Amino acid sequence: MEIKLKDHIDKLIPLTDDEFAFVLSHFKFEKYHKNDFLIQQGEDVDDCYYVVTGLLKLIYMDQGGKQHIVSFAMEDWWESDFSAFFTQSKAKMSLQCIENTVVFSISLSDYQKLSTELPKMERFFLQKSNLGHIASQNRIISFLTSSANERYEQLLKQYPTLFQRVSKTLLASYLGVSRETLSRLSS
Amino acid sequence: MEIKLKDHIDKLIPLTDDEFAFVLSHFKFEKYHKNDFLIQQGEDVDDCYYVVTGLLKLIYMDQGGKQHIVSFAMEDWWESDFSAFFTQSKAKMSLQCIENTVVFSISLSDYQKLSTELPKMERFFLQKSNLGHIASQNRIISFLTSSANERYEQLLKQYPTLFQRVSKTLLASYLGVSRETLSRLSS
DNA sequence: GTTCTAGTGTGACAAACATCACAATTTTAA
DNA sequence: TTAAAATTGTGATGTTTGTCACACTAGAAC
Repeated sequence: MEIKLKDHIDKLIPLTDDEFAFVLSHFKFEKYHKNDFLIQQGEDVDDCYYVVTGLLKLIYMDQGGKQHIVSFAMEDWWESDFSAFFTQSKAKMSLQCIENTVVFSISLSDYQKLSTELPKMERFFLQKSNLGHIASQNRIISFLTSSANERYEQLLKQYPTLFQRVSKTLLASYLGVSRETLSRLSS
Repeated sequence: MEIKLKDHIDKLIPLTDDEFAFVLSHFKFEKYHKNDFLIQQGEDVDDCYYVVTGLLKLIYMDQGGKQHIVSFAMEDWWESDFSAFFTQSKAKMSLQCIENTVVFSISLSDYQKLSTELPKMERFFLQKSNLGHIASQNRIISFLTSSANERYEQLLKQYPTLFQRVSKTLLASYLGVSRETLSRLSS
């Protein structure tokens, strides 16, 4: 389990074994079951999560009670309600397991402590944040330029494995179309 | 001009005058005219920009030649084609002046040098990147949960000044609807 | 096995939105 | 100033998508 996190960090910023042991001491190892909530809308967000195995959905529930998938979090992804996490405010989104899931979690104080004590990790977090920003921007471009059908094909191309793991209803919610519309799309 | 950048950084990470002088030595001061391009789709992206005064649009052009506004960049905003900037690849977007614009620009090597030499700035860039990521995610939520009409009202509420500064055509392109539809929206 | 539930497909209809067309107005540039 | 270009509003029409309804299936719980 630990080796997955080390390999993941090493891809961007190589660490010595000692450095990684120090990094690891800031994380908690946690297991969750399908349907468990890691974050509940309206409650505090203590942690940020690295997904070792499993699958999560980041959900925003609108005034009408309709759920929207802001993001899926798969193996090797970092996820949280970052806005609430960084500002220590109440969650505007929920983070829930689609499958049994294993994570490393880190609190904001440990995140900041680690960043200060080990500049390599601050560099790592910066690069991760930049990549997350870029990914979100690409999703925005997809909304601006593509029809539901095209967004569906893009998703299928980018994450082919997702289709065996999540229901069409959830995919529709991620794509921003109704379940019925997704069901009628061509390819 | 310099004081605006200092105040901007100070809001997140207070700097001494010496530190700021060091920071400033990594930036270039540049002036552009309306319609000038800071970044051209398909070309190299040397710099990341801090907007002192003026207004820019970050544009993505699709295969059909239609332009989509990925982002407006106003006073105090940081903008670039970050994907191309960080990976030193060709721009997938263009950055163009809507008004005469004054910026501080920084190259990737100076960005990295500054981050390494002054940890406070790495912290600053990390916080900025996190905020950018959160902003993009909010825009995604807006696409998922809201109609064109609602997105229009949200934009009007969030950036009331924008409406005196940019054409309805550009606003429509930002909202992801046609010019005609925007023209017909209620409020 | 049987029941219960979640997931899925599809028809019918309504709402939202895009596209094309054209006119009126404002802004820009020579 | 004056002609050209850009901006905006609006009608007509077709496409896309949402919503409601119902039937079917597969897997989970008992």
